[in-house]
Formats: sequence, structure tokens, C-alpha cells
Amino acid sequence: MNLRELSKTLGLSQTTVSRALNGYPEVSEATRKRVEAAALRHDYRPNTRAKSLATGRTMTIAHVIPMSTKHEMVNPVFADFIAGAGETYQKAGYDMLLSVVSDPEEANAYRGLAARNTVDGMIVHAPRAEDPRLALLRKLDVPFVVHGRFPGVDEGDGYSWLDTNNRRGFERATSFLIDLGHRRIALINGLPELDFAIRREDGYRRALDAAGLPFDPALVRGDEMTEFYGHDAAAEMLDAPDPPTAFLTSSMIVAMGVRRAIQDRGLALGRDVSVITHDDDLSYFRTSTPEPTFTALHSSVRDHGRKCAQMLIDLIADRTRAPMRELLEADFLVGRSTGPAPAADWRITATQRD
Amino acid sequence: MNLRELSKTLGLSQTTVSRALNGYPEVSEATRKRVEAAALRHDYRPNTRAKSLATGRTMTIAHVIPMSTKHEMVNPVFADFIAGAGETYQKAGYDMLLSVVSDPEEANAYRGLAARNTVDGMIVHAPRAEDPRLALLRKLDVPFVVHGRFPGVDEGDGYSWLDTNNRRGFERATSFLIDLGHRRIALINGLPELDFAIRREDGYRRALDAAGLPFDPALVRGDEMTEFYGHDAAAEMLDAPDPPTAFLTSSMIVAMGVRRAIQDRGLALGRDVSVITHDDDLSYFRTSTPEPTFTALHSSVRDHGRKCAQMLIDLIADRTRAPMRELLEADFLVGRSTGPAPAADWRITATQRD
DNA sequence: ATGTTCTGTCAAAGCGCTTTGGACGATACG
DNA sequence: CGTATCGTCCAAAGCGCTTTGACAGAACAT
Repeated sequence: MNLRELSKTLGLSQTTVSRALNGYPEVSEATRKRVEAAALRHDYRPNTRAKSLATGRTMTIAHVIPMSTKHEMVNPVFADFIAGAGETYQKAGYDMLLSVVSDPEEANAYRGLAARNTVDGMIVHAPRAEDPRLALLRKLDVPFVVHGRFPGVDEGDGYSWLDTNNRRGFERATSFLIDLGHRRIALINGLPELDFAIRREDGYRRALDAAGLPFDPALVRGDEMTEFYGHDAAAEMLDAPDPPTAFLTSSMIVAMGVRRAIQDRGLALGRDVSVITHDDDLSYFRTSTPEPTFTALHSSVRDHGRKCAQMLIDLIADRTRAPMRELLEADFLVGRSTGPAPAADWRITATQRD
Repeated sequence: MNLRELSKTLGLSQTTVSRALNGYPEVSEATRKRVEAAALRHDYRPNTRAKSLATGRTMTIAHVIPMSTKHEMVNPVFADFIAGAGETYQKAGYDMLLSVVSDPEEANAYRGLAARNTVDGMIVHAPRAEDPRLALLRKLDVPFVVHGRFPGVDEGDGYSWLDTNNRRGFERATSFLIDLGHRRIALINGLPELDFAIRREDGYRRALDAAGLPFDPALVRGDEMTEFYGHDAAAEMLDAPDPPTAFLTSSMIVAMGVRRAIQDRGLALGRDVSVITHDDDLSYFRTSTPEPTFTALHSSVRDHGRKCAQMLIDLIADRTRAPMRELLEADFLVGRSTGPAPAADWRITATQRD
């Protein structure tokens, strides 16, 4: 059922039917009702392609998801981010196009989406150091919103972004541990080229500096955030001569690995070793207990998805508007994984036990 | 840059340029080279919408991801499945449209995609008991491939699907545990209405039946597969009077929760309590060690994505072809989480220790 | 009665592509 | 030499929609 058939059925012109359905005022209320009833009866919905060819708007937004060829990993936070964005799109009548693309095709993917007029806008994921995408996207002249920020150019205008205050969050978490008496604090971070990892390390370092504590590279790791990575990194550090008494981790799943390494060694989480994690509030890691297991910096990535989507929709509606920026503070929730630094001799006991 | 401009630049008709770029034989090799060079130089790519309006093919495939309103959870396996499907689409020149949709809008989402001619085909996720989608999709007359099967109608033809042999896998895993001497075997399953969960329980029951062991409902749980769920379910069972000596879990993340519950109680995984898990081989749960931590049924969901996508592409290419079906056997890999059932008195020791 | 402004409708153009049905030389064949 | 065939190319129609510009007819003012 297309517009022509529908209008023929009604004995009206395509013009009138189109106008009636799109809410234009030039059509009488009586005919509008008649048209709407007929449209509903025949389950008529305008052909997306024809409509967008005629209007020049595609009502589609692309998410280009980078998939590193090195690691072949799809970051699990995307699932939740996309769920959030999807909610917003649905309400606004947008479709979501997903491009999972590996490094070498990346630039081409963005160019293709723009040149083929496939989408009205894009969401950019996982900005990283030396990221060529900012320059590319500016050249392409397509509205876009970045989830995160491009390192180095954050305060410069010219693009819209939404980000958690990673620096402040990790500075705060580190200070919290320092206040509890911890002096050897490890950071189990994400891939070092990613912007959020850079900022988190920055916050961590600032807190150490402020407390006059030395930065020890042996206590910092950066990699793809899996449970095994968390476990192995923590195990290695805990088995080293001067082990940390506290860990900061960049994701819940890494924290689980750290916890396992701690417990494997007969140590108690929150008593012998403290852990603070960043928590993206992923739906499948959500705890049911009222008191959180982990002391954590909470920042719902699903909510980020919703907000980024809305920003982009607003940007598309008025392409001339100034870039939008939103810096969200993570909630710091104290759970059961942190406690005062143990007395200096606990390590000996632990080592003997091991 | 569009076709008309490009053809004007070249002093050729749109017809010729279009044919040259689409590899039709009615154009001389010399002009084809000339056209291709010009297209490259101007970074010309045909407008997706115009092309699909003219051809009637959208070169887009939809994935409708159900999001239960009860749980608001996005299953983490989707990320990997979609990464796999995305690879295939990219190679074949397809775009991927994602609809994250909650129960009440579900039917409308499918109808809309079909009626608006937005996509050439759909991938159907998470088939469940009493699923209204099969009837709906048949009526819509859109090619589709189901990841999994609709319970009850699996052997009937009429639709294409790709599935792991969940029944056989869990039957095998259960038998393996029985052979090791386990008599009290728990099943920590996914949401009970989901087809894979139904089949897994079926396999589990068959193995118990075959061994003459009773089915104990107290040893079976079904819910959203989170780490906490796995932990809590296992903790409860282990603390009950007649605890299981082995667990079957439906996902790696549930297995991690089970492991935590086991270790919390001072029990050793693989010695005091055995665990076998289904493992979707998600990229962020992949272990680096050569010997797997968990004895597991492996079945790469990313590979499922690749294969489902290819099936659908083939189906779209020839809509008259017979429905395709593919039943994949999971690899059974023995890791360190299983061992002989402990002597009957171990429980007393464990309980005292607790 | 005449001109003016609305109201409600329509025919037709256009969005950027593919594809049908020729046209026009050049070549091959009888 | 006339005719059939082939290789290249083109003009124009059409995909299903929106939107421009025009046009009757009713309503209003003069």
C-alpha cells in the first residue's frame, strides 16, 4: 500500500493525503480524519527511502563502533550505551544504523556514510590519542556527537561531546584511599590510548602528587578490560615484593578479576586489600543488594546513550547551533570493598599464608 | 557530488556512468576506466536512498533486539553476535539497522520495518515460549533468520534458523558430571521462557533420567544471567541441607558468580564442587591461559552472528529458496572446574568450616 | 455587483538513482 | 552492396514521496 493507491482509494490527490498525514494546516479537519482512518485501516506507512529522498532527511543516525584488529574485542559497554540511545531514537522516530568497523576501514566507513547520504548524524565512540577522526568528521560536514572527548582538544570548541569527569572521579577515589591510609595504590586501567584511560590516570597522578606520594609505574597497567586481565594484573602485583594495599580499576569486570586474585591469596576484600572501581552501571553487572559490593564511581552508560542521542537530535534539528558539551560527575558510592589500610605487618602474614 | 554532476563532468549520460560503475557490459572498457577514475577523484558514491528507491532493495538488514520491560536488561551476548554479523554485512555491502525495542512495541516495530520498506530482511533474536513473532513475520512476508528456534515448531519448516544444540550439549555435560560420580547437580539457567533455557533444561533432565537420578526442582533456577544471580543462587543451594556437588550454568558470567559463592565458603572449585558452563566465547570473557578455567560447552556467538548474517543474505538473494537450518554442536572442553564427586563426608567438613 | 482573501484541493516537478527501449555507427555476413 | 548484428551510448520513464505554484469556490469586504 503506497501513497498513490491510498489516495486513489480516497478519491483524493496524493498532495492532500500527504499533507493530511503530516499534519499540515491546509487540509480540512474532516478530510484529515478520513485520511487518517484509511491509513490506519490499510496499515499505510510511508516508504522510508522515498520519504528521505524527497525530504533530504534520512531520520537515521549511525553509530560507528571501532573494533580493534589487534584485540577483536567489542567493548561490552556498547550494548548498554546503544540500548539507551535506542530508547531516545525510538521516541523521536529515528532509526539507528550500526557500523562495526575495524581500524583500517574506519576512515572509509565514516566517509561512506557521509557521501552516500545514509544518515543525518553520527555518534562517535571511544575517542583516543592521536585520533584522526576529529579532522575527518569536520571535513565531512555531518553533525556528530562524541561519547567522551578527544584528548588535547577538549576545551576547544568545534564539536559536541558528552563525557564523565574521569579525571575528577579518579582523583577523588585515589584521595579517598590515601585518606584511609593507603600508600601503595595500583591502577588497573583500560587501553592506554583511550581518552578515558588517559584522564583517569591523570586524576590518579594528581591525587598522588597532592599527597606527596611517588608515582610507581609498576603499579599501573592498561589493557583491554577483561576479568582475566584484572585477575592477572592484580595477582602479579600482589605477588611482588612491595604489593599495593589498594586497587583502582576502570571497570566492574576488571574489579571482579582483582577480587578473585585477592581471594585466591587468602586475603579479604575491604580489609586486607581495598578496591574502588569505575562502574558503568551495566545491566548485567547490577547488584541486587542495597549496599554495593564495590566502592565505586557510578556513571550510567545507558544514560549517556540517551543523552548523546538527544544532543545529536537537537544538533540535527538546528545544524547552526553552537557545539554542546556535557560533563557529568560520577556518583561516588562507598561499598564494602574499601577499608583502612592494614597495619604494615599484614603483608608478612599474607605472604606466609600464601 | 551526484550522478548527474559526475556525468556532466565526463560529458557522458547518467545511464553510461551508472552502468560503468555497476559493472554492466554495455560500456567500453576505456570509458569504464575513465568513469571509475573520475568517481574516485570526486569521491562519488551513489546516494543510498535514491539507489534503493530505484532498485527496490535497501541493502539494509534489521536486528530487533528485545528489551524486557521487567528487567531492562540488554543481553551482553548481543554485542558479540552483532560484531560477527557486522563483519559479514560489511563484506557484502549491507548496512545494519538496530532496533532496541521493549515488549509492548515489539509487534509494531516489526510491522513498521516491513511496511515502511526500510530493510531487506531481519534477524530475530531470543525466541521464546508462546512467541507471537513467528506468525507475525510470516504474515509480513519479509525474509528473516532466527538466532535460535521457536520452541515447539523447530522441526517444522517455514523459517530459517541457526542454533546451538543446547539440548545435546547440556545432556552431555550432565552425563559427564554423573560419570564423575555427582548425584546432586544444579542447573543455573537463563530466563525460563527463553528457548535456549527450555532446551538446556530438557537435556539436563534427559541425562538425569537416563542415569535414574531424580529431578529436584530445588536445584534448578532460571533468571537473567548476571554474576550476582549466579552467586546468590549457588550460595543458597550450597547453604541448604543437601547441597549440590556440581553446577551447570548457562553463561560464563553466571559461572563466575557460582565460583565466588563456592570460594566464599572455603570450598575449592573443581575439587569440592564442580562447575560446567555454557560459554558463548564472548571477547571480554576470553581467557588467556591455554588450559581453560572452566569446563565448558563452547559455541562462539560471534560466529553465529557471521553465519546468521550470511544465511539471511543468501535468503534475500533468492527469496524462493527453501528455509535454511543449521544446528551447531558446541565443543565440550574439559578445564579445571570439574573433578570427581567428593566423598560423602566432605560436606560436613565444609559446613563446619563455614 | 465587483474585487479580495481564504480554504481546500490538485497537477506537476523534483529528490538521485536504475533501467527500458531505442539510436547510431561500425562491423560482419550473405 | 544491402542487410543483419554488435558495441556504445543516450533520452526518458519510473521508484514513492514532498512541495511548489495554481486554481476553483466560498466568504468577506467594498
